[in-house]
Amino acid sequence: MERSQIVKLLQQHDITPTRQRIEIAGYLFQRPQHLSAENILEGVNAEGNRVSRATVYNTMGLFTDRGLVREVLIDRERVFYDTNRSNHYHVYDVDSGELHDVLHSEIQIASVPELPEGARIVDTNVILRVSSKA
Amino acid sequence: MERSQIVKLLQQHDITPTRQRIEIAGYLFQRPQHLSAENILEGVNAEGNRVSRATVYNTMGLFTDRGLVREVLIDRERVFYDTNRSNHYHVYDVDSGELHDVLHSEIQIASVPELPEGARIVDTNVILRVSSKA
DNA sequence: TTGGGTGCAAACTATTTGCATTCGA
DNA sequence: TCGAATGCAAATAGTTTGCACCCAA
Repeated sequence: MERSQIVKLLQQHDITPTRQRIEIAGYLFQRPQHLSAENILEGVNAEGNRVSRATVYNTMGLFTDRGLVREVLIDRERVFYDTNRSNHYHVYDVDSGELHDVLHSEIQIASVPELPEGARIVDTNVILRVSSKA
Repeated sequence: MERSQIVKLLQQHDITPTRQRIEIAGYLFQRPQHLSAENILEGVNAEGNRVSRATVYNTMGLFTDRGLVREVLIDRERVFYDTNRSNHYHVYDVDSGELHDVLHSEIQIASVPELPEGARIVDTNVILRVSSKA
C-alpha cells in the first residue's frame, strides 16, 4: 500500500497521520498477518524507521479502538494484532503456535442465543484449536 | 460436591489428591463459574484453608492440562478458568466485563473448514462480544 | 523412605504510565 | 502557536521460577 493510501486510510478512521503511525500502518498492511507488539516494533525499525515501544503500544491501542486491526487473544503472554480487515475466524495450531485465518464463509453459525434487551453483538470470535499430535 | 467425590474426580484425571488440590477443586466446582487465579486464591483461603499463590498457579495449570477446567482468554490482563465442564460457548459483555455461558446447542456451527492431514480439533472456542451501548 | 508437591520470595515480562520534549495543523 | 503525539524510563501486575521444606504413598 502506498503512502498516500495509508494517509487516506488513517484519516478515514479519524486518526491524525503522524510519521510514526504511517510507518506502523505501512508495515502492518503489507499483507494480512498476526503480529505482536514486539514484532511490530522490530519490523518497523528494521525498515530503518525510528518508532519507540510506547508509541507502538499507543498506536495499536488506537488502531484497535478505531477498528483498523483486531486483537486476538490466544496466547496468554502477548496480544496479537490481526491485520486482516475482512470478516474471518481463526485456526490455532497448539503444537506450533501458528495462527491461520479461516474464511468467514467456511464456518456457518446457524443460530445465535437470545441476547438481553438492547444488547448487540460487537464482535464474533471463533477459534478452533487444532493439534496434529496423537 | 463432597470430598470423596472430589478425590475420585482428581484420581480419574491422574491427579494426586493433595490437601491443596482438594480444597481448590472443592472451591471451583461448587458451581459453574469463571475465576481468575486471584479469585481462587482469595476464595479458597476465605474458607479458612491455606493455599499459596504459587500452588494456585501450579494447580490450575495442572487442572487445565488434565482437562478439568478450561482457560478462557478474554481479558488481556488475566486468565479466567472456566469450571463448567460441559460443552458451551461464551458471551462477553464488553461494558461490564461479565462473562456468561451459552449452551452449546444455542449456537450451531454448521460447517468447519478442512484441516491439514492428521490434524484434529482440540477445542472449539466461540466468544460473542456484546455491548448495550449505542 | 522418597519423589512429587508446596510455599516463599525473587525474577520475569508484557504492558502502562508520568512527564518532558517534539510535532502537525 | 498549542494541544496532541512521542520517547524514555520507571512503575505495574500477572505469572513463573529457584529452592528449601514437607507430605502422600
